[in-house]
Amino acid sequence: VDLFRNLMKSAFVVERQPCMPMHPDRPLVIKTGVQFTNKVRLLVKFPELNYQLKIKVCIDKESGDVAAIRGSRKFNILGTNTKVMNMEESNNGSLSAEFKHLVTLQLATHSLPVVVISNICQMPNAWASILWYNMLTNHPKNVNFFTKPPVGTWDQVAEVLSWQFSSTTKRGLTIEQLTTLAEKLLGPSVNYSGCQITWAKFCKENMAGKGFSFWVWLDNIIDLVKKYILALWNEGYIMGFISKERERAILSPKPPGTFLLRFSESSKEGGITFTWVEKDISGKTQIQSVEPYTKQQLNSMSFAEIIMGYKIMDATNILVSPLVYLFPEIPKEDAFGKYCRPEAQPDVDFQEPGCAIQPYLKTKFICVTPCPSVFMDFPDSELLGNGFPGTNSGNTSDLFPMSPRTLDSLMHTEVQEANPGPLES
Amino acid sequence: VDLFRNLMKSAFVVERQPCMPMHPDRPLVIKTGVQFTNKVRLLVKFPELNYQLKIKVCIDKESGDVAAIRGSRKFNILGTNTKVMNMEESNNGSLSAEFKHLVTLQLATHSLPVVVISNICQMPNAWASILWYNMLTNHPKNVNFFTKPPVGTWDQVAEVLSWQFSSTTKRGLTIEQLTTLAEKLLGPSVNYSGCQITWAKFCKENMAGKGFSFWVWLDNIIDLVKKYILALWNEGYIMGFISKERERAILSPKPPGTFLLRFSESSKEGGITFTWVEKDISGKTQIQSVEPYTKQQLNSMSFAEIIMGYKIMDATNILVSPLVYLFPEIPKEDAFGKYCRPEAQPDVDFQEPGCAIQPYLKTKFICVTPCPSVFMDFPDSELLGNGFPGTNSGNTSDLFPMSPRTLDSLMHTEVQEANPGPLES
DNA sequence: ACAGTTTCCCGTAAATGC
DNA sequence: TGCATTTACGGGAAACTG
Repeated sequence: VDLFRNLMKSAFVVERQPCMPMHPDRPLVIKTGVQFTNKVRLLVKFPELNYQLKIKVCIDKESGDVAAIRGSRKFNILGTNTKVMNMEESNNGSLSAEFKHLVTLQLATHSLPVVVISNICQMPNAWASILWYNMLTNHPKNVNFFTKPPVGTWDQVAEVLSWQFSSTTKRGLTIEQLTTLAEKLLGPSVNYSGCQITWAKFCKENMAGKGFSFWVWLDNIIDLVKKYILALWNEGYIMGFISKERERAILSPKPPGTFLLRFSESSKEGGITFTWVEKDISGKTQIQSVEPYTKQQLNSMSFAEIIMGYKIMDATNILVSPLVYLFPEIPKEDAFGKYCRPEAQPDVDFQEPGCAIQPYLKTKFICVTPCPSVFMDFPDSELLGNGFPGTNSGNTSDLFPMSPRTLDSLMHTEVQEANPGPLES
Repeated sequence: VDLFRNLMKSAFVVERQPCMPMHPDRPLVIKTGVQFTNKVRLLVKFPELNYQLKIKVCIDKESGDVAAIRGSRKFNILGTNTKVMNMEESNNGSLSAEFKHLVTLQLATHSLPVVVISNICQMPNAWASILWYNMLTNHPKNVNFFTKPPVGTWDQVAEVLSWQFSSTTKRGLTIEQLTTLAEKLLGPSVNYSGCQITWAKFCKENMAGKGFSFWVWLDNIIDLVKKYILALWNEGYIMGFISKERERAILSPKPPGTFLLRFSESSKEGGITFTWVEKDISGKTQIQSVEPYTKQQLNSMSFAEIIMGYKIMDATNILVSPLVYLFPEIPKEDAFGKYCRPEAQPDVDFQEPGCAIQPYLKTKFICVTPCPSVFMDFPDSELLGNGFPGTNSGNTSDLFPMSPRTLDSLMHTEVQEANPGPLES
C-alpha cells in the first residue's frame, strides 16, 4: 500500500484551474448565495482509474488557523460536496486493474487567495485585497496578511493600476495618467519611483477632503469606463486623469473650442466631464468645465451624444456649442459622430397634407447650460427667460440685451454649427 | 371530550387577517422566495388557554383536488410551521384551568384566493386573476374557476378598473376615461352598460394590432402613474384616456398652445405624451403630439420638468415652446411649476474675477424636437444645422433661411418665453 | 420552435451586527 | 452611536420546460 501511495504521489500532477466565477473580470472573489464553478484536473492519465477517483470539496479546511482571527466566519458549500473524476475513456487494449476501495491520497493544490463577499457592493474592496495580496506575496495562504499589510512601491502599484485597465479594455494607463494618480496618492513630486504606498493609503483611508478612499474612487471610474464609455476609452479619446493645473496649461494655448475629457475628482460614484477653452467678451482666455456626468445621467444618454449635442443656451433661447476640437485637434464630429445613434427621421409617410392625424413628433434630450460664463454680470439664471418659475430671486429684469455671441451666431446664414467667435471656417 | 369540543367550536370565532404582503397594493399575490406574514386571530378570549393553542401552517392543504389539475405545483413553507398563539395575559382573578394536552380542533378560515408567482414580472397577470375571481364569485376556493372563467359585464369591469386607480392614488376614473377604455375593449358604441367582457378579452388575448393584452397595457399605465406622475394624476392634470378623435375635437377650438396629457395607446410598457394646438404657416390649425415618454426617460427627468422645458428647435438653433395652457386654460407654470426642482444656481462664490479656476458649469437636460412640422417642406433633419454627422441623407443644403417663427421670436426683447404666434400677452 | 415559467443575480435599500 | 456587514427583493436577463 505504501508503495502504491508513493507511486501515485509522484505520478499525478494536480492542477487547479482558476474558478469560473460570477464576475469574469474579478475571479477569486466569491459571493455568498451565488454559484461558481471550480475545476481540478489531473495532468497524468491512468485509464484504469477512470471513475475511481473521488473528489471531496470543502471550504476553510484549515479553519483552525482562521477561527483564531476575530470575527471570522464559517461558510458552507451547499449541495453535494463529492464528485467522481471522469476522464475520457481511451479504449486502447491496455491491461486494466479494478480498484474497489482506493487508498485515500492527500494531493493538495492551492489557489491564489479567495475573498468572500455578501453583496456586490463589497466588490471594490474585495478586489483591492486580492490585488494587494498578490502584488506583495506569493504565499498561497497567509491568512494573517491583512493584520499587518506590507507597503508597496509606486512602481508596483502603477503596474497593477494600469493592468486594471489593460486587462478589461484595449488600453492601459499612460505615463501622464499614472503620474496624475501618483500625485493623488503621494502629493506633488518630480519622481515617484521607489515611493512607498501603504495599504491604508491605497484602500482604507479617505483621501484628503474626500469621503472615500483612492481605490474606491478609481474602481468606480473603471466601472464607468467599462459600462458607459468603453469605445471612447479604447479610442484613446479620454485623457481622464489630468490635474486641473495641467489641463489649463495644455488647453490655454489652443484655439477656442478645443476640449478634453477628464474624470471627476470629487465624485465617489465615478463621473466624467469635459473642459474647453473659450474667449470671454473682453477677449480673455477662459477654461470651462461642466459639472461631471454620472452613471445615472449616462443611462439616459450616451456620453458621445452629450458631447455632440451640448449647448450653451443664452438669454434669447439660442443654442451654441462651445465644443469644436477634441484635444489636440480632432474635429468632434470625426471623433464622436460614429458613436451617436442616427436621429430618428420624422415619419414622412404619414405626413400627407390632407391627413388630419399628425404623427408623433420625435424628441431628443439635449444637455444644456442655461447661464454662460460670459454673462457673469448676470449670474441669476432667472434672467435667462427659460420660463421656469420658482427660481425667482427677486432681482430679475425683463429687459435683456442680446449678447455679442448671440449676434455673432445670427450672422451665420451657413448654419452648420453656431460656434463661439474665432473658429468658423 | 365531545362536549368540550362543541363548546370550543361555538365559543371561538376565527378571523384570518389579510396577509401583510411583499407588495402592499397587491395582497393575495405571493412570490416564491420572498417572505410574507399572515395573521390568525381569535375574536373570543379565553385566558385559561393562553399559550395552549398551537397553530400549524400549511399550503395547498386540499391539494388532492389541485393535483388533478394539469401542471399544478407543490409549494413548501420554509422555516418552522407551528406557532403557539399568545394572547395578552389579563390578570383579573378569574378561575383558571390548565390543559396539558389540548383536544385538536378543526377551526377553519378561508382567505380570498391566492396566486403564487415566481418573478415580479408575473404580477400584472396574477393581479388580473385576483380581480376577475373576486369580481365574479364569492366562492372561497374554486380551484377550477379559470378552467372556464365566466364573463363580466362592463359595469362590473368599470368599477374594478376605477378602483385600481382610486385605491392607490387620490383619484379614480371619470366617466369619460372609462368610456375610452370601454371602446378599447368593446369597440365604438353609445352605451356600454350590460355589455359582456370575457376573461380572454380582458387579459389573455392581444388587442387588435397590438402585441399585448388590454390589462397588461392598463396595468403598466397604473404603474407609470404610481411611480412617475402620481402628483400630476392626483391633481387631475392627466386626461390620460382619450381617443385621438375626441382629443382633436376638444383641442381644435382652443387657442394655440393649449395642450393635454394622454397615455400612449401603442406602448406596452406604459407611456405618456402631450398633444397641443398650433397654427401652421398658412394659419391652419394643427394638432401635434410628441412621441410618448417611457419610464426609462422619466427616470432621468420628471414629466413636469419635461413639460415645462419642452422646446421646438428650429433651423437656427432657436428654441420655442409650443405648450402654454393645460386644457382647458390653466397656464402651464401654475400647473407644473411647483413640481419642478428649482434650478441649481451657479456657484457665485468661486467666480472671483481674478480667480483662475472656474467652477463647474451647471447643466440640465431639456427635451427638444429638432424638426417642427411647420417646416414640412424640409423634412430632412440634417437641414437643422445641429452639427450631427452620420444622418446625412444626401440632399442637404448649407443655406437655410430663417423661418418666420424664428424672426418672430427674435423680435421679443422681453424674453419670458418665446411662444408661437398669437399668444404673447 | 416557442411561449410560458422559473432561475439567476446585480444593485438599491433596509435591517442587523459590532 | 456610527460604521461595517448582511439580508431583502425588484427587475432584467438567461435558462429551463413542456
